[in-house]
Amino acid sequence: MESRLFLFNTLSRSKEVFEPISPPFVGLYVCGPTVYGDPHLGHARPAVSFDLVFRYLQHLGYKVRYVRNITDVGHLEHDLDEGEDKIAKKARLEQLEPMEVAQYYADRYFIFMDALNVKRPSIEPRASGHIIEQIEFIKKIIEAGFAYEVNGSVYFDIEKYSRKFSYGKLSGRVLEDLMTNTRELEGQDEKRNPADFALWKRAQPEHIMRWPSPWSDGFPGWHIECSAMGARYLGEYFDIHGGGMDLLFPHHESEIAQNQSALGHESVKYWMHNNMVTINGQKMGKSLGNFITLDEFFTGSHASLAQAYSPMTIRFFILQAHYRSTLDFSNEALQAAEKGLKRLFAAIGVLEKLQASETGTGHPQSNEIKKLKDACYEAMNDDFNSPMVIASLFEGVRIINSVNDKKESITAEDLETLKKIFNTFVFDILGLKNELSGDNSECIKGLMELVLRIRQSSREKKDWGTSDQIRDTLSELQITVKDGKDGSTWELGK
RNA sequence: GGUAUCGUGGCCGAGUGGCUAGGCAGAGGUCUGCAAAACCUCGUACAGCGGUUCGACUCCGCUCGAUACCUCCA
Repeated sequence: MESRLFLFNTLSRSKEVFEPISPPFVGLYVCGPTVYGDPHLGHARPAVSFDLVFRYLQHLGYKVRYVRNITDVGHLEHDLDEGEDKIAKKARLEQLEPMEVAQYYADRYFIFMDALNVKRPSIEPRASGHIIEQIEFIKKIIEAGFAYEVNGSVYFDIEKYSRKFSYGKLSGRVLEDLMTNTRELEGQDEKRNPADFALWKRAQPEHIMRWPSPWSDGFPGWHIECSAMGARYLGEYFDIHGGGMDLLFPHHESEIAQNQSALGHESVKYWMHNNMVTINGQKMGKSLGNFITLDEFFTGSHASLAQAYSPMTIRFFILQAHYRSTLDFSNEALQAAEKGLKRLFAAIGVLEKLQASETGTGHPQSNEIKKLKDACYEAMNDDFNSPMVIASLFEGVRIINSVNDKKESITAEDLETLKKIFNTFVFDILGLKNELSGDNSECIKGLMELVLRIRQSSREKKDWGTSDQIRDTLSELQITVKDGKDGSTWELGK
């Protein structure tokens, strides 16, 4: 590909040409889940969005090391709740070891991400496994003079940092506003400034997740894990850091400050943020309690779901919107995605059997097919515009069906191009797969051939009763029969 | 209050200073024993008000509205 990849850098709020720091290698870090609950649709969005990035970069020939962390410590429930973190709280409620909770939900996360055909990242480090790295990182920040210790806890000194650097450059925040607008919370008296954030928190006696450190037995602050693990696995300077838009502030802003302080420079070249999934126009999130888990989507077991939606429907639904737009959930929208996806795969089934005709008879779509390929690449190169890719693919669907209906013809060369486009973009890049083709054994194929031959002979005798009975019975078995000009075909699914 | 994003036809959702997004739903037609599928045609959508321009849905300003972040959240 001679055309260049552009991506939207949150830092500059503009599309920039993607130029890796040391090609062909690319370092990609994405904030993963905090494993204290079942994954919901909101978790699927960044996973799928950055899976698309991962897949496309690989397609372009880059050697990508993709790191996505698992947060299993350190998220404070509130600053004022005496340092009980999310994992620990859940553990006490369920009478489980904190690590048992983390393990359970991490496993659940992997299961659902696998179902969504999200590729496993190269490395999935856990915060709890990198306490030493985090302590070392904090030490460097203290040595640089941008953190202070109070009663065994360590805080980042924003006021001091701001004298030399800009805290707020990523999120467009102004320090004075932060100072005045930060809510007054109890239990913050240790901080010199309300905007300061914790790097290390001393654990209260009842707190069960704790590790020794030079300052106290305690646990790391929320933002430090990404700084430490990013540097550990991708180096002090790497290409892309991604995550949800809700992490922009304070999480990523603080991460920049930590790295600048400890390393003397920033670590990330391109910041990418996916937008939120909304439900009734509102963000779907843990705190609002309006989330629908992926398990509920796959089984249809949620009051606001009209039916179950398959993993690929969810994936397709996500990919039909650009990653930087909000995506509004509704049954109508999901059903539309389901039908569209089915149409796409039906066409792919047809494409495999499509015959090329002799050249020379005028193939009006020949030029169109080349344009289609270019359009797909242009869309991906323009900040991973998957909806545009999908729109182009549906142009291809139209061509495939028209050729199948003998309304258009296609040369062998164009047919190859078309197959290549679909294989590359549908399967490799968009990461979709046909959920209905799993049961396509030789045995079934043979049986279906037999059944359809019997039905054909009854049709020839105009024995519509028998012919319709066969079709209806097959339909009950989730097999659809389509009568075409050159005989009948069948496919799984209604 | 501050910061940012956005407001597109029945629904979802792209995009652009003048030329078709696409999907789903709907209407009509072709095909067909019926059905399904497929194909063709169609609806003159860009929050409102000004401004720039030969021309704006697209640029600028204002108004209204929505959302996100400012506290844990993907």
